[in-house]
Amino acid sequence: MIISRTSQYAIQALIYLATQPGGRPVLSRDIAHNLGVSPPYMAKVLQGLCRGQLLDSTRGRRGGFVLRSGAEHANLLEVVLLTDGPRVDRECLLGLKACQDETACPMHLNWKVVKKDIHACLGGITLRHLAKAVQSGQYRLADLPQGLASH
Amino acid sequence: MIISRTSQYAIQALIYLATQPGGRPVLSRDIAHNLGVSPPYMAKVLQGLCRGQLLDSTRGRRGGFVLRSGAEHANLLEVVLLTDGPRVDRECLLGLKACQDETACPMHLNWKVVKKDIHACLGGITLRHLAKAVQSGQYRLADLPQGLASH
DNA sequence: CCATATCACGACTCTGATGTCCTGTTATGC
DNA sequence: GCATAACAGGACATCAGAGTCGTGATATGG
Repeated sequence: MIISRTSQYAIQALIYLATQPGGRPVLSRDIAHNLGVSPPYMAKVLQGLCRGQLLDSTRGRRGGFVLRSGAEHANLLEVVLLTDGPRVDRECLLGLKACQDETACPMHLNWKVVKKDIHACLGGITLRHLAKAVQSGQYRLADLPQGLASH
Repeated sequence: MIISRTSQYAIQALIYLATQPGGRPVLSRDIAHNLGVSPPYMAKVLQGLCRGQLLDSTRGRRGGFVLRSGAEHANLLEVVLLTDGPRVDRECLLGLKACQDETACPMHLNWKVVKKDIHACLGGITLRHLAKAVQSGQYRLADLPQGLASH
């Protein structure tokens, strides 16, 4: 896994919110349900996104979560850096703690190229792009619920 | 982490063995010591590599591990597939279980390109290449032992 | 101002990967 | 053959990430 489960849920939730009409908050439990994630865990992930300034939350009746204005232009790298920290960028393929250009593992140069590709891939795509893709109907944000063929 | 710790240790051990003069077996504990890995865990990793046909082991006095003949031409993808299974290839960035071309997540096409790059990177480099690199003295196979500055 | 609906947050549990240990098997050399 | 040196392999321990729960805070609507 290149990114943590928490990051995956975070990205899914953000895309989902980006597909919703702005203005009215969406319930944590509705997001969880739509994505097939356990409600308590989704709640925790959403809290993290609020702390990271990507979401706004309102409590009480008619409360819930909305994308902050401007957050739809955040790219995936920003989201992953927020939830997983700088791991994605730094990590050495062989696990060396000190794998820099001067003190490199034998895969360093090759792996550096791949990391750049990953960086570009994540950094070049915004929540808005992904929301549009989902809205086109050609892509899925979550696995289908099981039991589809069961009746 | 794109590959497991076990895979990282496996690759390190294989490269290390590829740098050793063939013929005489190398002790599990010597490999562990040279790479800064705990001896029992390294022993377990080496056993896996024997089962996977990459190493030969001999027991008893003057026993230890040697690279099987031909194994130096194994590439990193083969090693990772052996120790981690097909995870690296398949995995969806967003964690969907069924993310194929027809039932794709919105990152599928972009991520497919990155996976191809990773595949090429791992598949294009053999243990021999890496052993040569280490033998050149320009690269490290393990972190320096701590306490270097302590006396 | 009270009941209710919702998020906030810390504490707890669970699980799989990592790491350790012990006993058994096999080879060597005297 | 017996003592010793090494791997084999399963059982056990530890830890971090994933997931759950309960209590508190806050907003709404009557």
